[in-house]
Amino acid sequence: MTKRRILVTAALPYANGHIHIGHLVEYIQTDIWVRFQKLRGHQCLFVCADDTHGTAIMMRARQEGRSEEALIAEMSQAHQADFAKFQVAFDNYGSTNSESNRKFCHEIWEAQRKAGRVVEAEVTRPFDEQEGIFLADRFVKGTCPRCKSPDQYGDNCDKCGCTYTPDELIDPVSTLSGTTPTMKATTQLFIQIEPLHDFLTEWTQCGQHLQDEVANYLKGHFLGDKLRDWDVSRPKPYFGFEIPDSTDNCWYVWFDAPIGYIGSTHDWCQKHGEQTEDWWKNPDTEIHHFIGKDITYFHTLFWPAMLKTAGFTLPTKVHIHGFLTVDGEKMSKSKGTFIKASTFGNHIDPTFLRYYFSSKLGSRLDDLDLSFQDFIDKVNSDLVGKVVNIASRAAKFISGSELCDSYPADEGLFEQAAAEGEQIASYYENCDYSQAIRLIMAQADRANKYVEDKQPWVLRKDPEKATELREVCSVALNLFRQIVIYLSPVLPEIAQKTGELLNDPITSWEQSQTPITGNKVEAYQHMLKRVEEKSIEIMVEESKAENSAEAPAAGSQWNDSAEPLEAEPLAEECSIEDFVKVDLRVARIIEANHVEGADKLLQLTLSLGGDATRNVFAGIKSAYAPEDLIGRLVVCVANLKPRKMRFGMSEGMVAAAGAGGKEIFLLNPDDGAKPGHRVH
RNA sequence: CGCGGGGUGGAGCAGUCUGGUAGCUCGCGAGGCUCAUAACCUCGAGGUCGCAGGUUCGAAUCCUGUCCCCGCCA
Repeated sequence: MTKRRILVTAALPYANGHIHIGHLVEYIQTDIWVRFQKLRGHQCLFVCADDTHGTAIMMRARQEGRSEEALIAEMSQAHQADFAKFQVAFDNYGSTNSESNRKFCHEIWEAQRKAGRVVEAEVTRPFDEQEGIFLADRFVKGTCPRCKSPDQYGDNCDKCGCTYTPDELIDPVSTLSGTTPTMKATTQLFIQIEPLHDFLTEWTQCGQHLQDEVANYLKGHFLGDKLRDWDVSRPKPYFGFEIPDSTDNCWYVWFDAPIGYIGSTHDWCQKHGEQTEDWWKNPDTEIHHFIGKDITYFHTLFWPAMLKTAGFTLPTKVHIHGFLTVDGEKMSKSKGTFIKASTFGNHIDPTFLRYYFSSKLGSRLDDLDLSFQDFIDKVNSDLVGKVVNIASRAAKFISGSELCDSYPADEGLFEQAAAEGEQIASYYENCDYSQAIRLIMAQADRANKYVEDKQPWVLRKDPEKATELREVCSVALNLFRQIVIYLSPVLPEIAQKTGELLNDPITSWEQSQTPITGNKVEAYQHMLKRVEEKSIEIMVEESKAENSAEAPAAGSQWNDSAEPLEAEPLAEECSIEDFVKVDLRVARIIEANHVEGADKLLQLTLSLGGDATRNVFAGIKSAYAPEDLIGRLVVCVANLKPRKMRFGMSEGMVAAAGAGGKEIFLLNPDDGAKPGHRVH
């Protein structure tokens, strides 16, 4: 077999949210494919990165009063932790906000300019005067002009399905500030796609690069008409890369996001002494993108167009998958089926999700349904009851001893399964994982029947049959190992444990073709624990709770007024170093008194636990009575320089929100916080 | 409205291109085994393959019509 050089990407997760089980369909699908290719001995590089730019990130950072860089750094850590937990192993995980990415954005932009593909045009966009930014369609909400449904986004109505522009909305409102946007003219930069129309038709319709249904979709929806120019600039302020020859603008996030694939590859090359050109400007390198169907046109029209113009290698194949549904419905926050990867991983072994997805994934872009009952039945019976069970029932009769020195007669089982190897491999290659799993499970059934027929538990009782017992176990364990090799792209952890059990690490697909002999068998330990229905219930409940807690931060649906933020605009940006200078502590109010002669102040004695106390004068008399305060927990600034006041020394402040007067609200830590805990 | 996908025993699916009266996994019922995480093995019940026509010696499979579901429209 010739060794292929394969570059694989999964879509870049947006830094505005955590990884959830819907995302995992893609990362698990891709990771399996990559592990399969590596197992087959090909050179395969798997890169990804966080997608970090855009208005959403900018606004969230503002709301949270920190820099975009701090926000995206935190999200990148969280994303990578989630991926690691689900055994998704990237060779490099980068960021679109990197210098390598900027470099390739410049290069590709330069190429578009040179080719004469960039044009300017004036467009009128909704503008938020208060925030001072132009609004994307989804940041404008209002009443649908056709069916009058309230609270619809600026591009289309999800009630009646009609499309329109934001200025057609009745009573439009900026979701950022709550103010009414004005329409303002701006000059933006566009990349022309139409000159590549013929090329794109050929590239998409030739049957090599896309699934048939995707090719049909493009043909029917886009390629039948003139291709519109693509709007790739956004006026500042915008969190993104400044366009070098148009410095009032940044590139639209969707311009630099796919270029992140190249940036991340470059990062890897730098670390491993390789040339990026060998991966991206080399017809011998295969490039495979795995994406969801929601971003089809970016990857099948814009992206090939940009690459073509800039002289990069075009994707060999774009693999497009459908969405995840849960129990037949869209994931729902209120039903608790919008489950974050971290939440799932806290309750259920990620191996099970990898297996379940693979048992249902085909090569087409059908949606995939996670039915909890089906999930429990399938993973328990297939993985625990069938696969792992083979080792569990055979290993104990031989552990501590060795497998036979030559592989015994096994009624042709090993050979039959070995012969099926190429068929299984071809299913993996074509992303028909469900078919591969089908074949492999049939092998597991045969192996279990073999053990059943040979009755090692009976042989064990007769010392004269010791040799036969050893043979049966050698066969069973070899059949088990063969199955695990076939499953190892899906179940890397089980492969690892099997390697340890039999003292022979699984590193190559070829190992499935030859039985091992003479290896010492270690003591068998459970490789998987069955899934309990209870775990699912707890996980769903927890997801419900998480989502209802998060909802207020999401803002718009609660109709919170913009007034408080307007009344007191955000302070100047501060660094994390600045923030940690302020030592906020949980404290208990152990004494509260009126202050003789003061009309706003109360005197509080705060306990930080143990003997540590602070005497604090707080301007909260108008809202709180001293007797109501005693015993409650508050947050105080514990390292504030003491200040002498008319009534005595004040050694800190208590944190409170509100406009003043009756509207003063002390911060209250959730249950469980103890005096002395620092607030981070 | 348009485009795309789909409707097969209780559940999830394969089979449809290359027609020959239906298959897999789970669940269910009976029995067996007791090595194994109530795991494993055997047998069984259960489907007029959405509906109605048509082509054919013969259709889940091809054709026409029809009902329903889902997805997509920068």
